[in-house]
Amino acid sequence: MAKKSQQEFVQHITPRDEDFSQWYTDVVRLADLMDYTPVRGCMAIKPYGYGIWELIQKEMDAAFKRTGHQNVSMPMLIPESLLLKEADHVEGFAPEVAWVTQGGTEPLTERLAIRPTSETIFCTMYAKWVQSWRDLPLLYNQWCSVMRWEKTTRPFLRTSEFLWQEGHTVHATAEEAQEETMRMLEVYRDFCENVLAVPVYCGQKSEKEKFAGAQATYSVEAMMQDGKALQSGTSHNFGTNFTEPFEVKFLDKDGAQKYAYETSWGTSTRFIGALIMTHGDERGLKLPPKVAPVQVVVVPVAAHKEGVLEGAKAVADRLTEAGLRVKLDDRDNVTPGWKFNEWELKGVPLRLEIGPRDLENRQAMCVRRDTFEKTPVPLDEIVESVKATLCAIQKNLYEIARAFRDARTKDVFTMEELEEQVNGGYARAMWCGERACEDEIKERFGATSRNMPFDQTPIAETCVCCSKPAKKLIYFAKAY
RNA sequence: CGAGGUGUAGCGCAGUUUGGUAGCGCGUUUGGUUCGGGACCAAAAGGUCGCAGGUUCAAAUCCUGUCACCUCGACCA
Repeated sequence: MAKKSQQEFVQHITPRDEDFSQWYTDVVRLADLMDYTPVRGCMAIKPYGYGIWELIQKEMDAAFKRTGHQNVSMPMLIPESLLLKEADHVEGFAPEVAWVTQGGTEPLTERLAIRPTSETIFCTMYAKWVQSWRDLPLLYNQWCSVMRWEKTTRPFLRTSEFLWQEGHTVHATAEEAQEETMRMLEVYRDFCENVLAVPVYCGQKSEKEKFAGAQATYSVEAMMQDGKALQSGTSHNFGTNFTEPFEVKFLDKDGAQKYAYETSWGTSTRFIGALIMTHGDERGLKLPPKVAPVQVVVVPVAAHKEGVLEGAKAVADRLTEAGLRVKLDDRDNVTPGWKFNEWELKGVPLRLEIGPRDLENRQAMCVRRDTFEKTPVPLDEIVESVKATLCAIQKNLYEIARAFRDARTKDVFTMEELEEQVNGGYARAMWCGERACEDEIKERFGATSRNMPFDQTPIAETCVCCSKPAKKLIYFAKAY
């Protein structure tokens, strides 16, 4: 009745199936993750969005520490001469570098790049820090922001400035560098699947798609709900591509001067975009419990009635003491129904409703964000029950995403099949290894090669594009 | 950067064709009644119409430029 007319004016999310891009933008804004700023292409990340990033940082940083890495901080500004030292690197990044040309009122004699990535400055420092084989390896990472002058931007997916982490390591041997490259790719895979609940395809990038200046690039590729690929993390083996021009040399055990072998690997706030587009639904965000700033929201019902607010608070306190991230929504200016919708929009995995009837029965109504399943839970068992349910949600989100991705990945053997498949998913195909075929597929279907899986069991004998003998099994998809 | 679209109160919009000094709903504030899926009544506050020029007695409205956002391409994480 009156309620209905009320609803018409409530801000609504564009249906996901109708316009996926608009849906994404709506969710990002309505869930209060970020806001636009007066600075072109640069967003303000609001507390709820930054809260997700902090959890991502915490989990990933722990994984870096476990694998022997340490954090450092490098300058944000890089002298132009350093950027010019590695030819492919300059060529790749030059179009999107922002420059500082003046200090105070004085023009600079050499302009300074605002870092688009920090290989050059790391190598410059490594040249000073590495003398002997005993100094190696150096396993450093930094959490910072970088700037790339993007022409078109989208919140979290492509912004001019973005927060990320970049690991840079140097090693005594090519083998160690390769091991490191693969180790960090595995860290990313594990993180995506077990923390973000985002299934990924791991593999090696083609020559065309590899990082500017790298010898080999590996990536983890996720699939969004519109079937497009999102490159979510990259791990590069540089060999001595940078250490030679930057003269990162060491005296080895055998008395010979050698160039160190280098790697780098990075992931960014793009992960937040991946979360939204992997798990979100028509009601908004759906966060995996491991990265949810609020894992459980406790909503008192009829909070003015005797004992309700106290009862709800007691439950919230117990859950907090048990180490969970809990929010007691004790606002008195919105109704419970309003709160339900708002916290669903914000993707909180679990909601506990506590009203007079619940307190009478010594229970709470437990509602899952992923299934909307509503179960009464005895207050005596609430901590164990909530913990178990959060685990179940984490698992369920991964399984749903995994099933979706698998259903949208198909082996293709002809260009017709490839065209159809990249319209809403990944095409797994054989490829001759030639750049020309990648170019043709890009040109005709707008799809790019994503990566080449490590399991190279062939599915056909000839290239999907040119029919020459196939050399590689590779994924194609349209990408963000 | 190419093609298209949109900028009017915190949010969603009307008004622009045919210039006349800005309106609706939600939200906000205050008081009261409510409270198990987006409550109701009453009163109030809130806008240099994206920005900069121009035309005009008069511009949200017409002209020029510019900026931001959205969609589709090209490019990248």
